[in-house]
Amino acid sequence: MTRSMSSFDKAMALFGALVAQDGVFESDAMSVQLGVPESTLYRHLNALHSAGLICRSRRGRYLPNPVFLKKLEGYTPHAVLSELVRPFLDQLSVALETTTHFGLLENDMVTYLAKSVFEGEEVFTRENGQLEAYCSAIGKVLLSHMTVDERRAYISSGPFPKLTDKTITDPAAIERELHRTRNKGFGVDDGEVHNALYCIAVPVFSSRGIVVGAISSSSSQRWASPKEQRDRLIQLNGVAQSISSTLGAGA
Amino acid sequence: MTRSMSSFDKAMALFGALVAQDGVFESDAMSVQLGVPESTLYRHLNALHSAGLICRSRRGRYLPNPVFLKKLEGYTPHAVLSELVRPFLDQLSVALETTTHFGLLENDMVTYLAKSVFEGEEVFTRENGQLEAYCSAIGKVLLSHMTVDERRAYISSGPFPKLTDKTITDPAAIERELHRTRNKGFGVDDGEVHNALYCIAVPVFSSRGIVVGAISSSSSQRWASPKEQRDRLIQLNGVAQSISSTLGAGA
DNA sequence: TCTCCATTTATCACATTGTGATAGCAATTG
DNA sequence: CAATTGCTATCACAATGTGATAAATGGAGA
Repeated sequence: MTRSMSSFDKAMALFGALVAQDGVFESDAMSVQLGVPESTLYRHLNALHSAGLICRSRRGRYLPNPVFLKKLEGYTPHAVLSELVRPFLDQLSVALETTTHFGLLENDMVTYLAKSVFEGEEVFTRENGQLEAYCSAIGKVLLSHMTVDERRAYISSGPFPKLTDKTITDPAAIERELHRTRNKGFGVDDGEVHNALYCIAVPVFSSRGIVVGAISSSSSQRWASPKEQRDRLIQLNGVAQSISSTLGAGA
Repeated sequence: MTRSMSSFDKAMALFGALVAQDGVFESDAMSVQLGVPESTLYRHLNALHSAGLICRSRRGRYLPNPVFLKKLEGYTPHAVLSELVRPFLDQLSVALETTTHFGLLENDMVTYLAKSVFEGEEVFTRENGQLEAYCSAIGKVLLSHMTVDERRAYISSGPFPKLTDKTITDPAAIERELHRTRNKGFGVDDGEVHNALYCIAVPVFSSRGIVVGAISSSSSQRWASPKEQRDRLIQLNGVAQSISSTLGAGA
């Protein structure tokens, strides 16, 4: 099923590597990094140039073409992501009979990009609103996928307000909770943000395993049984998978 | 000399058309617009998808991949343009023995993205600073390449302050001056912004004829002879051409 | 539910490109 | 000036893109 790689994909891989390295192109290093012979790399470089994706600045330095960048000015990752994710959330909220969210981490807070309400159920979140990360289900998932350093920085950035009786506020306890979240593969908010709000969340990965965000199922009442929770998780993960695949391979 | 078009170029042309139309893809219309058969378009569409450039939202709607957009977040057209243009300005300021600028239009003002000073010559402009467009050489060039509607809107957006004795402030006179500028192909500021500032400017086009910005030669004294001015224009146009070609074909 | 229409995938023989090893040129650095 | 690295040119061969055609899918409306 693995469709053969078009020349396109390889050249775009080079483009990705270039922008990630601030435009610096070292032929031999890149050659091993991408597994492509140098002569081919230069051909790709020229293809990217003549396609208007990159410009040559100094010798050995290639920058994204400003004319190309201008074309994309109207598109923000936020706006596009929320549009892409919305139909999946709608489908999920019908299937689970709960309100669903998609959110991502921004400045240590969770930003909710999209929300799909289940039949007039009242959930106080707002699209494009933010919530604390350490106590929300989506936040826990996203924090649990940070690098060690990032997480350490977050943990030591407290204090962590006690939003409800159940909120975990002790830094060490939060760290343990994040470890648990990472190991389980999903995050739980058991009334830790609000007395009448119970959520579970799972991560959404890009095809290369980078965490793009997380989706959650929120309800004003606790889930009835472990079995019900398990069922929700399966459906959540299925939709997360679907979102991953609409994001495509080159990410 | 026209190198044969790689599959890359055609697919990127499709990408450009897509983002320009807010993601809407109509196979038959696009087919005639781009001169590519439908079956090939769909193949390109899939190539763009698997390369991580686009995602499918609804049926017939394709959006830039948010993961891809995020990779480009660190690059602004301004920053890239000024880096690309700088070496050309330096070369030009040595050749012409004047200070040189690169600027573009933004909210009806000229923004100076890059400046190359000639041997300590004092010119009061600042990089990333702005100046009025109607009286500066770069501004006149850029205004003269606006569409009819844009220019009309600009002309009626006055008043236009009289910065020096020579500043043209009458809307009708400005319009005539812009016409002249467009016809000559270069703009002149004969002490109209500042008593001791004389500039000429020419446009920088992208390969598809879109005006990306303009470059100018500024001096604190008027040019000596028509011949000298003609010489400067030739060099300015040569450099403008060079910038165009580093911007590449796909723009 | 069924029909209709535009979108989208699948398949084919054929033409065009991409590939990568090698050699050589060009430009920067010391 | 030599030496290093960036970059281009060329080749025979393999792989991919091409476009006409046909068929399948999905969504909107009767």
